[in-house]
Amino acid sequence: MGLGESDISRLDEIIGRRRKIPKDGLLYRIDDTFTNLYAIRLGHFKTFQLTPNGEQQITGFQMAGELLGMDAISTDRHHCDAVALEDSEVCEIPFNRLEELFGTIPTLLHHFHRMMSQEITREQNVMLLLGNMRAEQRFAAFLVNLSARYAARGYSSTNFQLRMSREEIGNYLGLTIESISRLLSRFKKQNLLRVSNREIEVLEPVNLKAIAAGTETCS
Amino acid sequence: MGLGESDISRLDEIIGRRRKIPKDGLLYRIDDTFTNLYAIRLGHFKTFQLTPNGEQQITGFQMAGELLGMDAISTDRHHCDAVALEDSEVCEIPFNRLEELFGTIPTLLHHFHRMMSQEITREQNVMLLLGNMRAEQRFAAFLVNLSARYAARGYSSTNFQLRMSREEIGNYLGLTIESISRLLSRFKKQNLLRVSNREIEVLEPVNLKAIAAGTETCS
DNA sequence: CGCCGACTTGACATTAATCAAATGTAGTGG
DNA sequence: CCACTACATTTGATTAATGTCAAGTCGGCG
Repeated sequence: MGLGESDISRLDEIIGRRRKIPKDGLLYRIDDTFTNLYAIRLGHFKTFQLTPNGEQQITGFQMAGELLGMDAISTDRHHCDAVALEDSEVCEIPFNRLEELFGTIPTLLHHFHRMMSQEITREQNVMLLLGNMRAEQRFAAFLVNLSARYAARGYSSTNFQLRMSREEIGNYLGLTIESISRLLSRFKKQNLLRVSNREIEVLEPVNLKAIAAGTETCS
Repeated sequence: MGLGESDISRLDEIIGRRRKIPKDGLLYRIDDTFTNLYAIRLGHFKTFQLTPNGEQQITGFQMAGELLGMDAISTDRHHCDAVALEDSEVCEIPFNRLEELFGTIPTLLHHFHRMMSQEITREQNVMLLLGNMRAEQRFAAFLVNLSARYAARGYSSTNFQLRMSREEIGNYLGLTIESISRLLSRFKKQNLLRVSNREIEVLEPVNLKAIAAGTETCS
């Protein structure tokens, strides 16, 4: 990210202990006081809010390399729960020490702003998905998004494992578990995907993207 | 916001010209290069993204006192269009000069982080609304949110004018204009609201909040 | 082997969208 | 001031998409 050696080592200094979070373990919960951001080293997480009547709404799935906790800066309290989808590992980044560094490493600050801004645009894309797309398009967009993120991390864009349950996917996409299941079956029948439990193979990435874009339908 | 006099005057120095935007005027459009944040001095705006097939999805309504453009920091290009809902006025804030100030005014930096973080949580709440709520609840939540924001700015929480059309409300809430119209009629019939064109009077704020919370229904 | 939880599939119900018309409102020019 | 137009909103009838309910089936694990 364009930092010099000495900057890196100063950043390293403030990065706190690594912390292992077992599958289903809580990284933080809503209303916890905010002291750390978390960089995911390994594994996957989900973040969710609680609806007024106690159900959960998943607001994102995060993977290794992504940053957790930025929503908490505004009030010094976390605004959602973060739970590990599998055995995972994070680095704690004490936010007040990070802010001190910002004064002396402008590049670091700039990069941090980009990450927050990126989170804003990510969420805007989800709003678009939830507000505008039909079930089939939502689910295709979800798969395309996962695929692109794995590709960006050097993994296969066509073969990957879903770390979340059908229910969690449905929750995230504003659909029921039954709808997700039917969509998977439909995509499978049309030979867009090969599916085995949580193992996904994308057979027709182009068509899948077309469905996500709304250009095409998978009757 | 806890800044000293001299800090304020330094901030004032970098704040660029005021800019008037007429109703329906464009403040910025998607893919414009990013140079300024905009503080709304007067009026209201909407921001929206374009769906892959060219329709718009409104991602937010902003009012005087709020900040526009933070989504553009990540890529130096705007990720949405911003359009004035009425004759409005903004202050341009050159972002690179703002970043220079951050180095010398930590309080300002901290405040800026809070604003970005607040935008993240705002969007998470919209995701909850779109992903979890039924039409009636969405619309009640929308009204309660507007009401609270006007109250926070010293205006009446029960009497205000909608600056956006029914269609824009529907677009934002993932509903059709017909649904919004029917919901307004229903709320009117139940004496929750008095409505005259875009003029709203909230007659039963408590019940409206209960509907937004999902505790109650308005059959 | 048998249980349990996750997932799939089918039948039916409900919500909100779509289509179609009627009504209202603001603005314009006579 | 009024007629007229364009556009926004309301209302009604019908349809389509997705949710709900109810059985199943599959796969992993003790």
